Amino acid sequence: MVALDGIPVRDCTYCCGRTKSICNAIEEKDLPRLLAASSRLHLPSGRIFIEEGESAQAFYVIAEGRAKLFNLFSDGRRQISGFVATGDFLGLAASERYAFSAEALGDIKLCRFAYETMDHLTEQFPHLQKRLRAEASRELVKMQARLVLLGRKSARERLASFFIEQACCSEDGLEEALNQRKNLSIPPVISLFLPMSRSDIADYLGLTIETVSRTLKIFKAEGLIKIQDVKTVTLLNTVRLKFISEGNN
Amino acid sequence: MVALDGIPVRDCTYCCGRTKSICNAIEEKDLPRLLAASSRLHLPSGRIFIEEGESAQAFYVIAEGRAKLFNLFSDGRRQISGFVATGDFLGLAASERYAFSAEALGDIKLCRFAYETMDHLTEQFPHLQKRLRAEASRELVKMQARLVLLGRKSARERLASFFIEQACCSEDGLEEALNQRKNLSIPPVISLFLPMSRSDIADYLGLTIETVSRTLKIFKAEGLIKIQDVKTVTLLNTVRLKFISEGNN
DNA sequence: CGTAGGCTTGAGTTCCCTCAACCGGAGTGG
DNA sequence: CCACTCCGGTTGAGGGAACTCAAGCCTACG
Repeated sequence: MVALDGIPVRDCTYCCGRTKSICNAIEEKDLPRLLAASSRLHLPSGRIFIEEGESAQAFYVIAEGRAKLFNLFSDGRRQISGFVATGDFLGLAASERYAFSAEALGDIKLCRFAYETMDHLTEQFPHLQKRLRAEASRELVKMQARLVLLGRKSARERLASFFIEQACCSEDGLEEALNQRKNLSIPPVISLFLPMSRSDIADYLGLTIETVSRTLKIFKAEGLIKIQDVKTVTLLNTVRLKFISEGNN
Repeated sequence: MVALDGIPVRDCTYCCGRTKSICNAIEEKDLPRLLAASSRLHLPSGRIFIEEGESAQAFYVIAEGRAKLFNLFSDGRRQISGFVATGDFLGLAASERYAFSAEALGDIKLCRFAYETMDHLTEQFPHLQKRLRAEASRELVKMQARLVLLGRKSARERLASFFIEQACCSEDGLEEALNQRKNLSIPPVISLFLPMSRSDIADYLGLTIETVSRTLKIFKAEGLIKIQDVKTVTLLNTVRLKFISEGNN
């Protein structure tokens, strides 16, 4: 696919961008063995590194950067099933074949674990298997929320949900604060960098680019957001957006 | 929740309705130990046995019968995230709390595994942990398809997808046959028993009952299905339905 | 300065939703 | 045994949210 790029194997950040990644499932002293079992990739923006239907051979951890996961129809319709960022795990949604395609959003660094070497590792480190299961469960919980969004939410609610989701990804603790209505601890405004295009957002939310554009305009007019530039949005009223996202408009 | 109903522990069918269930992850001789760690429930139709947001304490295996999984909005909107049948696994989509509610569709029998006893079991039977992960992966693949359905398919395509999905559940090998276009091996007509109401189908597909009803009428007029009675539908042209479900129409 | 690509805006359309009436089988009670 | 009600499902009329198509705008880039 792509040659290794020679990053030293000891560099843990290469598969452990965050706590949610898998390295915390094993002891510090065993890390080198885990890393030795993986290969590191450096991909340019736009590169498709997993193709739907392709025989599934490996997991990936995003070491740095972002990617989008999607499914394509023969007539061009597209559904983006998720955006992933540093530390996220990829390739659990596969039995024989990958259930989605994945494309780099900007340059990214990946850590690749072939299934078979992973199988050896999970035998040596039982915690790892458990960790993978936990990761899959997390993923399933997120999917559940996405079903509700696509099946039952209006365009307005979808966009609000999207902003809240993105904000929660970039601000640790925000999700909890919003859920508990502890408004005091919520930063009044949150600035988001959105590397994806309008078309990506639309395909993620099951809408068209025009509807996304128009809804953003409305949010702007209502003072809910400020559009710094086309890829940078500032949320001016997170609590209200959260409220809208839940259908309480 | 409900008293055990005294079924002998040796009765494997109680947690192993099918190959996809978890018993095949351990040796025959160890089964009694697995079963001893579980409790058996017998619930009446309509009983809600998992509630969204409730602290997650256990897995369930459907030993017999069917159930629906769903999420509720405060304003009454509902999204059904899945129907499960004998042998299916429940409760993986949970981190701290369940991400969905579950309700019996007709009388059902359940096998309940508390997380903590399950943790002991997975230590004794490493295969079990792997099996759980595989189950979660299967689930994720299905979810992926549901995202596409809810995000990008028309009402017509959704109903066709629904029929194909239900047919594949009740006819072993059908899915493969349809994917490979080996039409010879596909039974010409398939009769389906659908225990769920129109309202359930609508909430599963992100539609309204009226749209479901109207679309069925159209399918009938086109000779694609025959409606035996309100809960029994015969698919008259599975290949065509599969075609429609994929957007080629 | 010109072009291309992504984004926005406008006008018109459509698919599905909403609301309302109707239908028919199951259960109840006189 | 029939009348009544209830409830899930069907059918029809009308409306609206989001889509489609088309034009215009802005920024990036050669």
